[in-house]
Amino acid sequence: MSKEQPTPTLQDVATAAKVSTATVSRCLNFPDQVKEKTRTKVLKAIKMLSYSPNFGARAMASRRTDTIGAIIPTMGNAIFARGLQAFQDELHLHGFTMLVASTSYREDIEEEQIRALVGRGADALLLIGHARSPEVYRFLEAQAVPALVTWAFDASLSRPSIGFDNQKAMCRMAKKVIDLGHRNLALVSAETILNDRAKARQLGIEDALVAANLCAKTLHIVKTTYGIEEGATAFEQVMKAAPQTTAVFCGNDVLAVGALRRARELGFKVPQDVSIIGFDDIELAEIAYPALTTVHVPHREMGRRAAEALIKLLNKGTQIEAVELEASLVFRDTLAPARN
Amino acid sequence: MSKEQPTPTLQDVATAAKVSTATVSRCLNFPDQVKEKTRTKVLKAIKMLSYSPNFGARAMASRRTDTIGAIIPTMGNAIFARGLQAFQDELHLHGFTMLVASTSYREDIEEEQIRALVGRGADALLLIGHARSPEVYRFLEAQAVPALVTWAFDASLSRPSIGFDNQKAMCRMAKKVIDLGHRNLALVSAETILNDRAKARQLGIEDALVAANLCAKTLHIVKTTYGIEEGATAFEQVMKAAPQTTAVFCGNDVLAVGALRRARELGFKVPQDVSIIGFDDIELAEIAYPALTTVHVPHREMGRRAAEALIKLLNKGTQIEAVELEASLVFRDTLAPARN
DNA sequence: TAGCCAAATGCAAGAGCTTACATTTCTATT
DNA sequence: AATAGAAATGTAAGCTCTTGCATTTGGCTA
Repeated sequence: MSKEQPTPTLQDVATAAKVSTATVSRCLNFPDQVKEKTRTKVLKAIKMLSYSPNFGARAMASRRTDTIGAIIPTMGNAIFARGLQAFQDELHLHGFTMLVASTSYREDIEEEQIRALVGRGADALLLIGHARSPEVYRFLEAQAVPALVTWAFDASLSRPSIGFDNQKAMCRMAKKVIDLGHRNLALVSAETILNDRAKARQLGIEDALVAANLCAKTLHIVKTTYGIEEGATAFEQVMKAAPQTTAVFCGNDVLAVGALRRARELGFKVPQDVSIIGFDDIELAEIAYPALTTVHVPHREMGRRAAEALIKLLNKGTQIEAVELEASLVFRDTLAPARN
Repeated sequence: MSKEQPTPTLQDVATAAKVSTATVSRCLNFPDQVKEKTRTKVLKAIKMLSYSPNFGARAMASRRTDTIGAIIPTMGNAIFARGLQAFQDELHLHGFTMLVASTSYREDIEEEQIRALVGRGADALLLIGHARSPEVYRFLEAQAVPALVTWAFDASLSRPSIGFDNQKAMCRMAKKVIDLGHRNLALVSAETILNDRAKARQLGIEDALVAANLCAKTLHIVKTTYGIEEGATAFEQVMKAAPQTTAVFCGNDVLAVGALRRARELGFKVPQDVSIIGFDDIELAEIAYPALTTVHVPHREMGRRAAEALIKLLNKGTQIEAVELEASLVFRDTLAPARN
């Protein structure tokens, strides 16, 4: 570090503008409370000293940080990256800043990150999915930090969420698949213990089976982690363990693309021999060959709405209203009637 | 001291543990400076009160926030999302938190965001690319906020950067393409005025042309914005304006995938009729059909290294050392010898 | 047991801003 | 011209934590 020139403070500005610190502060925070002439004078002093307020001091004195924390599994996954981008755009529009942390889908890390962001002074938190220990919710309540759940919607919970019903959406898709004559279904899914969205998607398929008077247990499930290669391997496992399978659901598009590739490599014709269904509708789905049939999730919309709700809550105390968004089915080229 | 205090303070903990606030503070920040017995006592009090330090106060008193800001064009682009994820993982490992802002590739927004993050108390900043007004660099210097440039590398600048040489990488690729007999080259690029990476990539191709005794001006350039559809449209423009083109470079994989699709739609055989070359090597490149020949960029590595360097600087004052990473060429199926 | 030194702890002065309340300055009315 | 009441500005008390320096403690040595 070179010469330590002290950064100018509010006091310096006040002195330079020949007013009190209170006036400078008001000039910054409530401009219309100070007379035009004074304001001009103060602004000039600020510019001259290239003053910029000290965040810590402001946070301490005003007891808020205008910062909202977002805790997501990973930005490596396009669906979160996009939702987050929309979230941050909206926050920025209203003068808020986003603090980001990621959990790699690990519950212990999530808990740590929640504490960290609260400790950092986040005024509110954006969380993905409902599933977490009650203790965490208690902590947030104790710290009076509001948290909003997205990427999921569950009307049965008192906690408000902004998202869509994963179970219902997947159920709709599964019904279509069953209507096309498929009876031997499989699912390549992420681990469902810590991921309520994945769990809900599984339940959705099972619901559809039951609704069609089939046994939910006939759904052949393979669990794996996120990644194209992982999806490919899982597909291979499915076809080895349950060769009669004619439709493979995948928990997300990335897994589906992997499955698709391996199917081709193993000589399966998609969709003639086997149908493959994704979830999320990211770019990959459209680009894949054949183009992927999938469930379209309104990621950006979720991010934007979540930001809106949180800002309203923070600025005006408006309670968050749960919003159920619609996930739509996108039929492309990887789904066809079952071969007999 | 009053009993109706909503959130416990350091003082409360001190009282409960019958020590001074200084001891509690040290217990939190320099645990080995306090005796085992005392520490246990304090920790117990902290737990009992479920105390958590006030960020603002700490920031003000210690004059640092352990927060690093990252300003990227957009998280919607996988390459930044990934680099950022790696960056944040590394930060987290060392107790730092990441503040994110995005610019949508707009210079004015970037400047605003830089000021915002500095105002928020970011101890340091991660920036993408070198190109920005000297005023911004002056501001950062005045505020004594170190900034590290990534996604680019330029040994000729005094400012250290951690990244790769876009120009050199693209030049290497272009040489290969020229070696394969291509003489009529085109480039679909992002706007180069505010994007020094895009500019460098263009220069790289021109370098290769010159090195092969061809005229740099023969490179047919079409500028467009980010997006698959945009790439498709640009490709069409290229082939309309310069039908003799046999190799189309794209500034990134997303544009390339769009070009690829439109090529197919227009009846061009890739790579027999026309070769298409991407840049970045994101998942899309591998999944595209035919699989995309592209330049692999070590995004994660950049993010990780950048975090490392910044942390060292902040924690130990170690000056940042410029690091040039290697971008490698990935030959897949969209590049073939030129047809005659 | 006295004396010394390092380790452990305490004291209290800030760090820079907001804001309730007090004071001054205007504006408008009579 | 006097004055109530509003508008603008000033005063100063926090907000919670860190840290330089002062003081106490405790283990050793002589």
